[in-house]
Amino acid sequence: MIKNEEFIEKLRATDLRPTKQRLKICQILFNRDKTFHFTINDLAKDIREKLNAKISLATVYNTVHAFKKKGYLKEISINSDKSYFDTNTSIHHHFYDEDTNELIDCNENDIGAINVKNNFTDKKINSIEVLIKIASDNQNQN
Amino acid sequence: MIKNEEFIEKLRATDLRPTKQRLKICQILFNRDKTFHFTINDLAKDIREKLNAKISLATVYNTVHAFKKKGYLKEISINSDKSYFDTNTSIHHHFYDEDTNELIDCNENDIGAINVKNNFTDKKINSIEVLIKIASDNQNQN
DNA sequence: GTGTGTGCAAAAGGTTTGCAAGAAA
DNA sequence: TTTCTTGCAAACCTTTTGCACACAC
Repeated sequence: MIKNEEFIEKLRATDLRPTKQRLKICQILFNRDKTFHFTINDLAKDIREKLNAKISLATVYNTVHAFKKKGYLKEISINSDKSYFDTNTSIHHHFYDEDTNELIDCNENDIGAINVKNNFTDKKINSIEVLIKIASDNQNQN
Repeated sequence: MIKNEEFIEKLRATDLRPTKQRLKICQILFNRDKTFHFTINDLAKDIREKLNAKISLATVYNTVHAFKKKGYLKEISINSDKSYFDTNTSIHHHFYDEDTNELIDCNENDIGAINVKNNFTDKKINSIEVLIKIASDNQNQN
């Protein structure tokens, strides 16, 4: 159980005011053993159901984007349906199970190093994302 | 200049009726030297402006999805804003310029081979997509 | 007090759907 | 004539915006 005081410090350290709503979001996102993946809707639902708290969807959007900007979260591109976020901000890649819509972290045993040559003289590489789509063997892959 | 007859054959070969609308879409998508990337809106606009033809947005959506299912197109996941499609259906990866929203093909000199171990006994790998986000050196990478 | 953050509802943007009319086989 | 395709509008879903109110400092 992480105390609110720790989250308050964390937020203050990055110039985010520790409001009630942001602390609730921290409790859901960071007060757990393993990192995980979520959508905005998942998160809003968790806050309402697990914490029995009211929160506006707009606030969830605002906060998630603020957290992403501060480096607490990473956004993952899977398809254009909706945005997925990841509380694991280290460099890693993903499997996406098209049967179950489940997103699974790759570890270093699953995928070798990615070597990219940056041939753009005036640009830097911001991120390298690898998404490996998997599905049942006996299903057509439309 | 590719003749409509060729497209008619192509469509018939995959059980798609060669309708006027589908042939127009083929002209825009495949009657060119280089492969390219587009959004549904780009495509609808091109049909209207370059071919002076009317076409319903729903038809463009239908057709693009049908073409994707038949393997004429690949869909690329960049963000949740909108879907991008690629007329290059071979295995290749992409740079995405966050300054200009431009999508650029990687070639084999830009990125080494990707080695993935499939540890899922009952799943097969449908695709491996690598997206490398780049931006100006002097810009913050929110 | 000042500046931020929140909540609500409305709007926006991309995509899908239902159904009647039209075209291909 | 049967089946597939189109077009339109409405519906849908996620995300953004505007603005008044509330909260943090």
